[in-house]
Amino acid sequence: MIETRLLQQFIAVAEELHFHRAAIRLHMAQPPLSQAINRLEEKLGFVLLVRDKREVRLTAAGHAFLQGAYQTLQALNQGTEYAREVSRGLAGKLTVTALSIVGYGSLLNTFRQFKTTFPKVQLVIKEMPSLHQAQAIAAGEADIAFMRTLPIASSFLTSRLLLTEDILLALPIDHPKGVDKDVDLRHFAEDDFVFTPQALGSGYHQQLIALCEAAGFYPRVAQEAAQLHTLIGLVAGGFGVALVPETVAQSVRHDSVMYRKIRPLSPTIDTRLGLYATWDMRNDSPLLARFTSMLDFSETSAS
Amino acid sequence: MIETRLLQQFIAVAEELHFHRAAIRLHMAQPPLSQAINRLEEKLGFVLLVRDKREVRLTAAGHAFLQGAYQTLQALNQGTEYAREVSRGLAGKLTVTALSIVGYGSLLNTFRQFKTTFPKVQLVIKEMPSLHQAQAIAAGEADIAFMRTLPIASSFLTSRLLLTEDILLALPIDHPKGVDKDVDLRHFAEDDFVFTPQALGSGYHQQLIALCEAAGFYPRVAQEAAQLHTLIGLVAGGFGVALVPETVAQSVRHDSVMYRKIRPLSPTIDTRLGLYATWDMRNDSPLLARFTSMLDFSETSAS
DNA sequence: TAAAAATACTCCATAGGTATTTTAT
DNA sequence: ATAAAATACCTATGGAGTATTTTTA
Repeated sequence: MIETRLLQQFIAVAEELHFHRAAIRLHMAQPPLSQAINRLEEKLGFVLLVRDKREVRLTAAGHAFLQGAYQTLQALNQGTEYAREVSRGLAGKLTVTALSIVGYGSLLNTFRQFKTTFPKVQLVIKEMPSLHQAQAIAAGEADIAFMRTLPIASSFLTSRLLLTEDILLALPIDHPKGVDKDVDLRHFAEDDFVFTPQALGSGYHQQLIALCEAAGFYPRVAQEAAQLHTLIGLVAGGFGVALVPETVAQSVRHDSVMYRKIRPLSPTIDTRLGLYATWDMRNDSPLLARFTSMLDFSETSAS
Repeated sequence: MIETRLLQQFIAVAEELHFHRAAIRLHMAQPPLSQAINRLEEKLGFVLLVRDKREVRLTAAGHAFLQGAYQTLQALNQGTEYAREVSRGLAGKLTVTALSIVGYGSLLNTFRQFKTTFPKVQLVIKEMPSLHQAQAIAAGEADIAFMRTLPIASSFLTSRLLLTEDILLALPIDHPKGVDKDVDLRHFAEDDFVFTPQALGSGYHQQLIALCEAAGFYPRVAQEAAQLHTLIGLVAGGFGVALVPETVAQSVRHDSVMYRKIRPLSPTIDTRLGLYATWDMRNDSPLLARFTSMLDFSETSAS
C-alpha cells in the first residue's frame, strides 16, 4: 500500500518538475526525495517520471497516477473534514421514529428549529408502530423514538416524558350529547366508535380502551382508520365518535367535527395521555445530544 | 496527513470491533495497534471508538471516518490500477489530429482496429489546419498528426510518410474535356476552380496551386468550400472543377461528378501527394507506440 | 476471575540528512 | 563549467514487539 506521504512527495515533484524545488516545498533535502520517488516507482512497478536532458517530465502513466493521487488526497481530506463535523454535531444523520407526527404539536417546531440550526444534518423521520420503534432504537437503526408508552425496561434505554395531554372526544357537530363544554364518557356507551387499528398504537390504543372500560363499557368499534385525518373524516361522516389526543385535535380540524373534553371519572383513572421520548443511552451521537437539548421535557421524568 | 497504514489499521478495528482480532488480521500485536489508533485519534482531534464495558463501538464520527477511509483507499487503488493500465498501453487517451479524416482511406481502418483492440482507450480525433496540428504536437496537446506536408524541422519531431496518392481532377459529368481516362491539366487553364480555403491545407493547398502553375496557369478560384462533400457538391453544381487526392475521390462520390487522372506534365513535377504522420519523439506514451506500430508506413521515410 | 485493552519499555527498520559523485549541456 | 539528479553512508524518529498492568463484567 502506498503511503500518503509518498503521494504528497510525488505531487510536489510532478507539479514542480524539479526535484530540488519540490524538496524545498516539502521542507526536506533533495536526495531523500529522489529516493522516495524511486521507492514509489519500485512499489508501483512502472515509471512515473523521465529524468533526462536536464528536464523532468511526467510519463503518461505518471500523469494518470497524479490524477489518482489528487483524488485520493481529496477523498481523505473530505472524509476527515466530514467526520470532524459529525464529531461536532454539525453534520450527519439523525433518525427519528414516531407514531404519527401529525398532532405532535410542539415537536414539529423542534424538528423545524433543528433543521434550520443544523442545515447539513439529514433529519430522517420514520413513522412506525411502537413495537417497531423500540426495536429500531435497540438495533441502533434509529436515534430517538416518540411513543405513547414507556418501552419495556432495558438497561440501555432512556425515556423521558415530553408532554401530557387530555384525551378528547371527537363527535359529529350535530350529535345530541355534545352540547356541553365537556362530556361524560358514560353517556356514549351505546355509541359507535371509530378507532385506529390496534397495531398502530399498542399501548396508546389500550389506554383508550381502558378509559372506556373505566366508564363501564367496551367500545363498539364500527370502523378503523390508520390515518388520523381519515379517522376524523369518518367521525364527520357519522360513522361514530372517536377518542383522540389533544394535539391531534389541534392539528386535524374538520367543519363537521367538534372536540369535547372528557369529565374525570375518578381520581384513579387517567384521562390524560403521555408522549415519551426514548433513546439508547449508549448512543453517543452529538446530534442526539443536541436534539434532546432542544426538547423541553415535562418536569416528571422516567428512566 | 494521515497515512494509509493508519487507515487500514482503523478499518480492521472498525470492522472487527475487537483489537486483538484486528491485530491478527493485520499480522501484528495488539498493543501497537492500540497505540496506532490512539495516534490516529490524536491527529484527528476527535474520538473514533469507545472502548468500554468489554466492547468496542464506533462513534458517529468514527462511522463517518470509516466511510471516508473506504473511499480514500478505493481512490488510491483505482488510481494505481488505472495508471498501471496506462503504463501498459491498455488505457488512457490518444489524441490524433488530421486535416480531414474523410478520404484518409486505410487510416480509418487503423482507427477502427485500434478502438476494438484497446476498448478502454479514449481515441480523440481533432480536425484542424496543419499549422495548428504542428503546434498541438509541440505543446503536447496531441499525440500524432496526419498532415499533407512535412512540418518545419524540429529536433523533437518525427515524421514518416504514410502513403502517396495521385491528385485527381473532379469535374461535372457533362464536362466536354472529360471524355478520356486521364486528362491534360493544361486544357483547364480557362476553367473555373473550386478550392478548399487556404488556411485548411497550407502546404497541401500550395502543392495544388504549384501543380497548376507547372501546367502554365494560375487557377481562377470561383468558389471555396471547407467541407469536402460541399466542394464536390459545388463541382456537381457546375461551379467549377476541383483537384482532390485519390482517397478523397474514393470516399466522396457523387452521381454528377467524375474523377480523372492527371497526365504527368514532366518528370520533375509531382502529380502525387503525400500523407505524413508526425509525432513528438519525446512522447513516451505506450499508446502512441502501439498506434504507430499499427500504421503501415511507406518504405520511404523522413525524420 | 477472566478477557480485553492500556501502559511501559525496548528495538530496529526506514525515512531523512550530509557529503559526494555522476551526468548532461 | 554548471546545474541537477543519483549514490553512499550515517542518523534518529517512530512504529512494532514483549512483558506487564489496569479495567470491568
